[in-house]
Amino acid sequence: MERSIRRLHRTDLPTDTTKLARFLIGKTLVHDLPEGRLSGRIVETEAYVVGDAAAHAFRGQTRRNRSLFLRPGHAYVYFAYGLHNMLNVSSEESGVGAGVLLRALEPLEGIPLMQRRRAQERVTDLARGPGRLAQAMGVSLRHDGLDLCAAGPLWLGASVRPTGEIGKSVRIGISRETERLLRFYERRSPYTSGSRSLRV
DNA sequence: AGTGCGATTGACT
DNA sequence: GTCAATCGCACTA
Repeated sequence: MERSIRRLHRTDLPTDTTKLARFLIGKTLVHDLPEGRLSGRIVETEAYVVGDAAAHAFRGQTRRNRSLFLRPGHAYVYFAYGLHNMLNVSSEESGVGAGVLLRALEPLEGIPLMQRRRAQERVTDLARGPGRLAQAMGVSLRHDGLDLCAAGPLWLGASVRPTGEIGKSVRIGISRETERLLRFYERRSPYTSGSRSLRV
């Protein structure tokens, strides 16, 4: 039995990258598959803003990062370390490269399917971290460039319950622009990644 | 056409 | 705490 989750319209999205990263905390990511629905609450994000040396779009548009230059609400999927996919949401007007990395989800629907995909029982470990999130949700390079605000299998939904207090911190795993407070997370959520000091 | 490496993870000391 | 895995793609030539 699927929950009824309202799809987010593109006009619901804030036009600023950092605001979008904060806005997406508590919202829902949904992937409708023939086997059933996978969904989860977004509990951790990072903003990769215009002029940010840590951002993939920093050096301009290339074949790989072109999805970051689409209108807000498109998927940019990046494949790293030969193993992991990472899902971003494009965040600025067409032609401007910026995005929000989805780093962790609280699983809602399709948990048995996620457990099988991840070969992992613990619900708190299913989507804690960007690589795990993509694996649990069945997101891969095939989804690069998809419009998450259009009628499609992979989409963004509204909150299904009130969002807790939101914290911010430095971003994880980058070597440049390390001081910027562009990581957002739901405080006290057991589903976020990062060391304890980044979860306060 | 060849080279180097990454917005990570899981296994292991 | 360390470290290897493994692919697409940007970069250099």
